Amino acid sequence: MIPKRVLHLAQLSVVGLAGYYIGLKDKIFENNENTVLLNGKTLKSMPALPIFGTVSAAVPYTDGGHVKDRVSQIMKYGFPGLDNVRSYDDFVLSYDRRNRVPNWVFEHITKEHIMKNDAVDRSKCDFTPDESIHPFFRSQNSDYKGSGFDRGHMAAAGNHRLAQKHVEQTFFLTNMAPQVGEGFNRHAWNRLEKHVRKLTKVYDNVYCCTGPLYLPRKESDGKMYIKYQVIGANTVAVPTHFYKVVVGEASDGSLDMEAYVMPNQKIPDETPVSSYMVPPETIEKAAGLLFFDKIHRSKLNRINGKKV
DNA sequence: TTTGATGT
Repeated sequence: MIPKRVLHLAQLSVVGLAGYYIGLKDKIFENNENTVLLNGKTLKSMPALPIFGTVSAAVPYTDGGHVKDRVSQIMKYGFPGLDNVRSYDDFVLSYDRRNRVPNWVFEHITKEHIMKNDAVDRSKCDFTPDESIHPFFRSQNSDYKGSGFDRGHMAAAGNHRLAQKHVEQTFFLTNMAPQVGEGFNRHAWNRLEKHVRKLTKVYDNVYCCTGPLYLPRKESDGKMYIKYQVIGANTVAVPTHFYKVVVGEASDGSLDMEAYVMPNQKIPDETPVSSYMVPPETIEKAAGLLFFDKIHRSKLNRINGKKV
């Protein structure tokens, strides 16, 4: 099953190259709509420039530097892409305006982030539209209602238990994508999220990038197509798959990487998460993103449990 | 336990 999926991903790279030039043109003519949400405050970035400077070096925002420090910490090993970046208190994401779901969501997780905390109550949280997104591109709760799909967290609520505010921010709809509930979000995908949390028992720091994929499939005419459902008045995309690329940083600074792709469908309970491991490169090609590109290869010990 | 939707 995995080799077939890898084949599909490999065939994507040709499409990806064609898309690159279009993307470049768009970048040049991009208007000044890029904004960054920092600690609930909306900032305007410089027009026609990548958002990177706004969230790393020259942040026109002061609160003692804590927000900037946290973003640098979460994004220590590089931004996968720079489209419509939003920085929340405990995670960072890039929003896909066309599909009304994230491109990627980045988290930095430690033991402390997932500890039991009586001050944090998930049941008090509400799914909330993010008004920093232009209304044309914003998803609403009504899009999901009656669709049959869950509002699935990309940054999991259970990874952000340091403060009530942190867990509440994971309920922004910018952090959601439509997921099959029974057998996927509530089961197999949840098991993968728990597996990532357990990595904090082994590693001091865990860096986790999560997002959707839209993978091509051969249709009945024998040709390859990317086909996905859209839901609601805002036509929110239902991804065909979801990925996680995870890096564990040991106390000596050495790094291990794991990468997973799971189909957005009911998955048998007995399926081990390890059976969804894929080479990280296949996700990068399919998503059009580069994960952890600031990591020195010499520091990377294992990928998917194998020495590199 | 954590992941959610739905009905009163």
